[in-house]
Amino acid sequence: MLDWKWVRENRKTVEEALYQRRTKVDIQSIFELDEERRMLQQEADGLKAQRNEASRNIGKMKKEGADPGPIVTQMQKVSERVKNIDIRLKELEESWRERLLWIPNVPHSSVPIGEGEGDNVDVKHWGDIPEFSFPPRPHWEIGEGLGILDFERGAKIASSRFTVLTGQGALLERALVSFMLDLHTNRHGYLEVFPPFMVNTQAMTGTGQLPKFSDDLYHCQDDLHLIPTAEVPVTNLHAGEVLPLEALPLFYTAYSACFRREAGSYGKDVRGLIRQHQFNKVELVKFTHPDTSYQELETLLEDASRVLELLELPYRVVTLCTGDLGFAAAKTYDIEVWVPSQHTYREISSCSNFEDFQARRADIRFRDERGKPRFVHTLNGSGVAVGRTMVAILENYQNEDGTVTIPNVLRPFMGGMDRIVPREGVV
RNA sequence: GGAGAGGUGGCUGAGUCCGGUUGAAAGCGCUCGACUCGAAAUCGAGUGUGCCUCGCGGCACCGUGGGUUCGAAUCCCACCCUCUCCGCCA
Repeated sequence: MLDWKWVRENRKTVEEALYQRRTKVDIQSIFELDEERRMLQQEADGLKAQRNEASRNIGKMKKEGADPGPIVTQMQKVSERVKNIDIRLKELEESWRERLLWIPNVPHSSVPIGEGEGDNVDVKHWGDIPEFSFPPRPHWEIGEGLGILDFERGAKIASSRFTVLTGQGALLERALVSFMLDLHTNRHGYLEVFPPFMVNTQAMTGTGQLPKFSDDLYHCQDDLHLIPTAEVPVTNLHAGEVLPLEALPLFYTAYSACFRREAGSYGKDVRGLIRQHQFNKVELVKFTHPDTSYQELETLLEDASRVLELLELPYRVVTLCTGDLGFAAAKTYDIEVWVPSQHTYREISSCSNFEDFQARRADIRFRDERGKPRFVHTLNGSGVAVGRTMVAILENYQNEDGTVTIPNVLRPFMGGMDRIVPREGVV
């Protein structure tokens, strides 16, 4: 959510930002609602002031034994009026606020202007793209050959885009989660959190998934929704709080399963693990002072990148352009890992600075140097997507005989084994 | 699921029966000042948030939402949450 007072004074900037994002929002109607809202509030406040004064007098008169009858009758009318205005005011305020929730964040000045994915800007390449002496196979073939990925049964017991991991596949998944969490807690200074995998509507609104992206979520009963990322529960950890200045910056890391309906991506990535309704992810979340959030974005990116460097997986980093930027983000770096079978890089992490956009929605503040509450800046990034890391490992570490070498750093998490070989007696 | 207790400012905690100048006592904490070589103690002043307004100032907020009333932290209704006990359960 944007600071409405700021929007009022910087309407041009906001409209320009919306244009660059290729987003349409009816700003005019929000301004009209705001105009009426303020007018009515002034009227109501005036009447209430009058009523408060009269009520004080009535109290006094009663104490002195005078008859307040006439004033009471008069105030009955005023109260009636106030009641009606308040009802209208509440409606106005609600629809005004509701519409405000549909305005995306304003991109940071360093964000490149562009239409979409094609205009994202490369900022870094790391690692050498592996060369194979044989045609590299896609991960689903490798995984099925090894008996560690079972797509058919995933579809049978749930639906398409669900996969069962078995044996060393399940172990590798678990090893990746442990490896990532250990790295971020022990070496990068994040506090580990194990959050609920369902949250309420308020939390979903706080980070920006609702109201706009309702179709992308799985909704459960009792006002609960399955989280699409641990960003949601972890960022909302401090919703409605005022943090002491010394507490900042706060770094959290969390493993969670993530659930996404993938509505509107029907033809995309239908095979394999790339696009699943349920996947695992280790998330990084930061709460920072507004003055340092862009420095923190850089280190967040480094912390996420380190996962791939230690796994020795080639990657590149791109800055998302205005047309590709997510709704709540002011600036985003995507980390993309090399996928040999597709001969391209695929997103494995997204690191964003939301500035105070989420903090306003979720009401997360800190007490500044002068003791005044101000909104924090929130950031988050995948550190990293586990399912896609599995894809990258299976493909980049594949051998001609169909086995997969286990990256060095993962071996301690896998009982010292160095290779995934076909399981005996696969059923 | 059943029974009971409770939700007040940064914290502790009064006020709620018998509605009135109580945004809210008192204490603690915090800030500034005085005293002091300095500190402690002591004394003095200050110390919630949001909205509207150029400003003066006004309005709102005592778990949430309604209601009664000229007026509600205080009365009525519904809901939420926390704690204790019982039942059930991984």
